Amino acid sequence: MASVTNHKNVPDIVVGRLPLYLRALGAMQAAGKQVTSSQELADWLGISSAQIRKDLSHFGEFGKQGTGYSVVMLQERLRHILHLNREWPVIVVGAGNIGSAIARYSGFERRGFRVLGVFDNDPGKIGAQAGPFVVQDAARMIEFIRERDIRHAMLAVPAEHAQSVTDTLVEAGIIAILNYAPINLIVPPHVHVESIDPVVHLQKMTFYIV
Amino acid sequence: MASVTNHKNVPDIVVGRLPLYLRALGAMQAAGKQVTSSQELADWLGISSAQIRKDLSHFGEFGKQGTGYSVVMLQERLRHILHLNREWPVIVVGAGNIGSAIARYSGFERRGFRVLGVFDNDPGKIGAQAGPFVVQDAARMIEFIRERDIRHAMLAVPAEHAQSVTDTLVEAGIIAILNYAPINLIVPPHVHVESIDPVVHLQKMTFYIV
DNA sequence: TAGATTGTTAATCGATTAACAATC
DNA sequence: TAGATTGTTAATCGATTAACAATC
Repeated sequence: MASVTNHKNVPDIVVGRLPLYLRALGAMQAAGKQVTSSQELADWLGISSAQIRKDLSHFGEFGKQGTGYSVVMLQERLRHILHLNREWPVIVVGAGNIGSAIARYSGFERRGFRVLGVFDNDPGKIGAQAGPFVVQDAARMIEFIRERDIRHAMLAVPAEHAQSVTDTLVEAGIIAILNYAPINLIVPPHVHVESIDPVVHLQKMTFYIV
Repeated sequence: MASVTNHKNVPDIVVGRLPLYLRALGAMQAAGKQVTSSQELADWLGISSAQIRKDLSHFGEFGKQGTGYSVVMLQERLRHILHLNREWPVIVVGAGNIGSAIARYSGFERRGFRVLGVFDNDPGKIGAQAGPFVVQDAARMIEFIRERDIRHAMLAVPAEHAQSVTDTLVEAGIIAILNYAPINLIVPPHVHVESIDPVVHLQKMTFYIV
């Protein structure tokens, strides 16, 4: 039996599915379900039950033969595996359309993250309101990150500034960047980047449209 | 030599990389590059050159031995493969934080899409401005979609309404949905769904953070 | 020509699935 | 107990990579 803390050899593609399992379990809990099975989860997510059992087996044994998984318990275990058994502070960089929308979005807290501040370098935006936040001067960003030991940033600046802002974030100690700019960021090996580009998704789907 | 129109057997994972190639080529063109190679593209994207050549080989021969690829020409070919050699109309459903931000975003046109309208069913939002659009009553959505033969929708409604709105969109003829709601949509087999959930990305990265 | 780079093949690598003993 | 479902193994499937002849 693998220890829950034995994370060395878990394929990245497996890690990427764990948040989806967690999300599905949350929906099941909201629907009043107490117990589920790999088959039910699989139907919910549109994947195979074998894949779910195999994925979970990287981290331990969480189910009961003949019964399945406790919805609450499996969530707890997944949160622990993903280090979500605490709240992580995040900053938003860029107070344009997307940055402001993120700042106003209230769905982070419930899932492990808390936005602590919003930054921009545009004097026309500094001091303005972005949801519950007053937009701060990006010049104070490094200090802010270091003082609070922040590791996560959501980057929503124009593409032409994204790389230089990234360099600043990395210098300040950020090691997880959710990138909304439509470019490939270059970062040191210890820094993680995930990118969101809606147009890439639209273009992919358009391939299949006559 | 495979025909450019022979798309039957292309793995989905390959299709998903084509928009990234297109995006990188656009950046190269903006940087004044006329010619590139699989190696240069690979460095740019952080993948292997063999993978790029293999991916492209599904659609034809676009390069020249000893020289590489014309940046402009390869973009043209990729746009054609992805059916982006025309402009696709899109609607935005939901005029909350995210929907409004999408409506104000000006980056779609340049990459093959044009937002034609924004819809909501909240009387408090109908008639309001969302970027250059006046928010329309969702009750008129089906008619709007059918009249204009729209195939793409960006869905930014609260999670609890996402499935029923999806059913309506599909009924109206939408076959490509970019889903911003944090749930798994159930759609008929002919409908494509791509989902964007920032929290899922943050959670995945958090696995790797001590 | 000599050097560079493609397109393609075959080998490797890794992920998914099917099947089933274990067991609740 | 009988039925259901797990965790795991081995087989299958598919994707990536290395290597190189072709050729610009």
